Amino acid sequence: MRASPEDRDGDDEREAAAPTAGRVTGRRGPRPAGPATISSVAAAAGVSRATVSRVMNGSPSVHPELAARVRAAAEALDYEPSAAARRLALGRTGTVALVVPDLSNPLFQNVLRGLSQAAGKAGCQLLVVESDEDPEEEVVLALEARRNADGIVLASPRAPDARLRELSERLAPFVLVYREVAGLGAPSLSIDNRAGIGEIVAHLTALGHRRVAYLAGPPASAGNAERLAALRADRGLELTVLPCGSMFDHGHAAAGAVVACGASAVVGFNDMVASGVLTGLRELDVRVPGEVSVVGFDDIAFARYTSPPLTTVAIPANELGRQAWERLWALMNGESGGYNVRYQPRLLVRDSTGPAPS
Amino acid sequence: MRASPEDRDGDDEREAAAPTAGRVTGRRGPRPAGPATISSVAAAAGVSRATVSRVMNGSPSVHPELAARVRAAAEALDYEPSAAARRLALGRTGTVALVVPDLSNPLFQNVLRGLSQAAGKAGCQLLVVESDEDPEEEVVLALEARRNADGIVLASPRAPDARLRELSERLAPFVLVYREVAGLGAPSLSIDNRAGIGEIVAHLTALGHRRVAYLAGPPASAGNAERLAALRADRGLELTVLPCGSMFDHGHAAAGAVVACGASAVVGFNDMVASGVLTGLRELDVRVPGEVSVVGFDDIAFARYTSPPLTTVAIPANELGRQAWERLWALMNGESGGYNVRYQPRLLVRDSTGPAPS
DNA sequence: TTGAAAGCGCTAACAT
DNA sequence: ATGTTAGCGCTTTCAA
Repeated sequence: MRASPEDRDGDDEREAAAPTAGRVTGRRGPRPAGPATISSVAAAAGVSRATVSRVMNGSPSVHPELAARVRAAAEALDYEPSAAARRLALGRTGTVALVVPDLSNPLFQNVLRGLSQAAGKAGCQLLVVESDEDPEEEVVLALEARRNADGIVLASPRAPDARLRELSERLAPFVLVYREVAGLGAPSLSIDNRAGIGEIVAHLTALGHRRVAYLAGPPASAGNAERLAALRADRGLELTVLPCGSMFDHGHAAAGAVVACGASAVVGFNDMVASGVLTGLRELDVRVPGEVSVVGFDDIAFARYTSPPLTTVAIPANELGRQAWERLWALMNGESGGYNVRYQPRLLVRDSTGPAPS
Repeated sequence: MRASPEDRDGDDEREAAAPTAGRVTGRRGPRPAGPATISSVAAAAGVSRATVSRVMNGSPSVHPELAARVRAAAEALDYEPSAAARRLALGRTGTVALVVPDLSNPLFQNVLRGLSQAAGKAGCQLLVVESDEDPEEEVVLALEARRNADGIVLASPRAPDARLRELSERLAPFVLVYREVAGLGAPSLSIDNRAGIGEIVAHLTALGHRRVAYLAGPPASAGNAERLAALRADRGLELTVLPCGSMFDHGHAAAGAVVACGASAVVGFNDMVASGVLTGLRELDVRVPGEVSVVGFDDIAFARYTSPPLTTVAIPANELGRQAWERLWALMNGESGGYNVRYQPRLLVRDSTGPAPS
């Protein structure tokens, strides 16, 4: 205990005499052991604990004079209400939790940001949990987080539909982000990956591309599965699927395979692999978009600054975070979580795509 | 309803009649209102609450048979110990908090990641707070966060030294990251910005650069102040300070000013502004590093993928997060937080710097 | 308007 | 090895 740095309690007394166990902070006289509690404040102010509680919570029905006395006592004792005790008495935590598979992914960083800001604005704290991509660990962590929060948002959960359904009662209230699960009572905010791929394909075919390579994301990613499926569904394409990943380096390493497969266009699972392949291609002296076009997915902040600037589809990650808060808030107040929504990605044509070479 | 996995006692009654308000999960008969508590489990198992507590906490001193009975009862009732009650009884939260000024900054994202992983490994949860750069709000949020956590790490706090010192007692145990405060009892993990700038300057002057521009970061940033001061301290340089910011766009917008000031090299407050200026320069048809060299700071993941790849100084943001956990952990166990450490940035020479044009 | 008292659900001596 | 008994610190009827 008492790992605290202070210690050299700068008591006005220069002598710094008494090596008191407890620091002296009160107006006058030493403070009893331990931090002030509602009882000590009540005693000091000569009122009941109920009154202190009322004052601390701004109840209007307390005599101004008394209130002042209580506040003075609280101040003098450096009183801070125990959050733990309030949680227990109130039955709520004033906290929401967010579970993400990977904190290094800009997508999740952005929903984190959106959620954090929205929740913060409402005076709610945020518990962040990284599940490291492991489905079963994810579930355990989510449950654990849920116990310390009033609600939870699950971003791109890796757990199977069935598992999520059987846990829904213990997780509730919660909202799903980047994922839909049929027959689940929780609202879901997701991306229409099919539509996003559709935009990309339309753009590419309009430019005359036929042979395209897909830099596949992590197998466990539902988003990857959808994007891949959408691509496969298009019979007009001659598709080559290249195992890749989700990071810059993965894309970078895949450049060779891309040229080897002879595709005239490559679409990355996300902007990071797309940027990586961009760099890899340049190192191989392959001109983009002269010889091969590349397109990403997500529109991370960096996509505008690659060279050439990356054509990609934008998804409102931040907005998803904000919305997740709205839904969760509604749910926590016993209201409906609203309809599921599927955001439609928007194609951003920049300079990494061009006509297919003849 | 009825999300629970077990249920193996699948109530033989197929009728599943009663549309009961509460779900029926127990051995036989409906469950009382509300979630199971330690008392209900104790009653169901025919033991005392103390025994249930012991079983739930894996105390070895309980008869295996009894333990099994308790576990069965807990299972049957879907019992989950109340985290709030434990916090109160135990006097600890099992949580640490992290306060950062800006979640969109890769630097902070990386300490978040490092801290999250280290804390997670120790079974500790993480409360994340974004202070939005406002010093006074930051302090309030930090205090508030601290109440719900056993310790706190402050990343690059904007609050003045004095404020931090007067609050140190209420914040403790805590550790400082990206900032040092004299006479504060808390351990601090920081970056030697002076040394980082030193590396950059040495590199640049070796290449023959004399007139250099600095793309200044946010005025409130202590890191910016240090980097700027270090640059100014070098009398061999003809320095132009350009107000800029911390984001891509800021750097991008500053490209014009850079060429206007006639510098042969520009150092960005961080990698984002450096990347931005890189793009801006290209749009202005200024060759990098042919006509002007550019160097960044931080070595974010993207720095390797700009065009040309960015020369920058690397700082171990992730490691800072991990170390912060170690220190905090020590502090929380009454041990010493150890010596302050100042990480020495490492210069990474890539392709955005070259000889000064004659 | 204020106080008394009964919890909130769990843990930890202490006793058996 | 198990049960009894006190809390942990706050909120909230219910009376006065």
